Amino acid sequence: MPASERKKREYVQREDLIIHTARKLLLDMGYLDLNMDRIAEVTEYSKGTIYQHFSCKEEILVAMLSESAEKAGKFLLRGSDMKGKPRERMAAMAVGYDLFVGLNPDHFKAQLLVQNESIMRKASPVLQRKLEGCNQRNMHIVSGVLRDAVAEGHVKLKEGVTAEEVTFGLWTGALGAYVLMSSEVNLNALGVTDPRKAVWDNMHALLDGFGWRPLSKELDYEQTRGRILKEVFPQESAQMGMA
Amino acid sequence: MPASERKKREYVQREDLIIHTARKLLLDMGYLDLNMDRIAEVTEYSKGTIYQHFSCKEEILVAMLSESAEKAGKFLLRGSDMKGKPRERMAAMAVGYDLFVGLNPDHFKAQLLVQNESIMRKASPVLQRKLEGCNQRNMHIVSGVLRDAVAEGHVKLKEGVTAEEVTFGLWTGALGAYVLMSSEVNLNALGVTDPRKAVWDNMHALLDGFGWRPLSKELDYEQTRGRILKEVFPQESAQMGMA
DNA sequence: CCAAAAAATTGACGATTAGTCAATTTCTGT
DNA sequence: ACAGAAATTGACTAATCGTCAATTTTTTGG
Repeated sequence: MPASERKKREYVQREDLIIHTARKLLLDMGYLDLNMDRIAEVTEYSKGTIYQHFSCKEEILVAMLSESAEKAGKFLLRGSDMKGKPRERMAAMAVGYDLFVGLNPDHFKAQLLVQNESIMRKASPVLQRKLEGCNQRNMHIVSGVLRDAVAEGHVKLKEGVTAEEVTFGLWTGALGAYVLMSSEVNLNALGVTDPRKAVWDNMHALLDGFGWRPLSKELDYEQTRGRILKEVFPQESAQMGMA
Repeated sequence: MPASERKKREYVQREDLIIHTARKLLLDMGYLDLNMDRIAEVTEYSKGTIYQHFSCKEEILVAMLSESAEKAGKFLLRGSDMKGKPRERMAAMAVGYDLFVGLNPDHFKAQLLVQNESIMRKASPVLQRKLEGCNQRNMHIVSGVLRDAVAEGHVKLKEGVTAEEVTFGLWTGALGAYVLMSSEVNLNALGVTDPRKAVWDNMHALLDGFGWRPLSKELDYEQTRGRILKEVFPQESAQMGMA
């Protein structure tokens, strides 16, 4: 790595360029056609220089995913900072995540691949741990809101159930759903015409099931959703045409 | 394809051999080290013969996944055939699926990859459609039980919510969870010590949230689970050491 | 400002592996 | 037994990963 400050800045900048190029290529052509020669060509650096930054193709994927996981974290954080009851804040995080996914269609394409151990294993331990850190932080943001709800007496978890396990449920529901949406599975043929709405509905059913007040029959979460879009994510929801 | 009956049988048998070899290699060495030369070597056929059956590496993956999706369907079916209330039958399907995943650890490794459009796209339309058919059938088995519950008045879905959307929720929860479990994500570090139990708990919370009777506070589903293991999947649960 | 050393950059190269196809072997019907 | 069809083979081409010796650029010290 370069020593001088200016060099270091340029180095970081180039790293960004590589990641963003790879992201674009992944989205345009898919994993199998994403290759180092092309990345070198598009970034206008040589292959050797690319390898100065990343030890292999898969490492770029992990870096890419880390970056977008961090971005997702910002959306979650903004959701969790909303003024309101914990369950409304949870809803805001769901809306935020949904917006994040819509605005970063490459995220789940990368996630799907990086989830594969044989691909993940090729990345350096440093980047592996960085990504794990992101996931951990993001999960913590979500479980924090749940813990607030417990502390304020809005929900009482059964004996032996932890906030992390419930958060895991929220995470897996979202993960599975967005994975399916970003893949080639024909949800329409399966009778799921509006998967994003289904995710929203199912999340509320899950939270209702845990007895997290106010239950969806006690509060109109559709209205809350409108408020979240307007107050927390005005710019993003406009960008997604959800005004 | 061969004309005579015996030849045809042998052809199918060899196709199985190829799939099973690929399955084993995928599990042992991961996707990146799964290669056609190795498959040819292990099956003791030449590469050309392998390509007689499958147009590319990815096609083998899709065939592999189709096969195990069919197998999963059998577990679901057995669960849905259990004597009892629809919600117990749903629980039986969840237990069955969990057993299936435990007994077929390669399934989600393949699923993860095949979910990726760039990999899926390389397979032939025939196999693509076959897999889609499996998914459709499996989803239909699950939503069928839900429809039974609706018909018998055990649950009333809200206006605008279909059985398919709820099934989608069950599916995505399970998919996301097993994907994470079969990947390198360190769930323990995230505070999830028993993800399989979490999946079970979260499913019940979801069904409770939809108001599907009997609710988990009205019936001891732990006991139901014991009965399912004993009555529906005695052999498999013993094999998994869940007696 | 210059020269020597250090650092960064390059792309040709070796190695691996996907997929093809002409040559060979095996099978089938008469 | 034999001709022709079908199946099988593995050497070959092409693509692409990752390396590294040669080259260019930058920095340093006088």
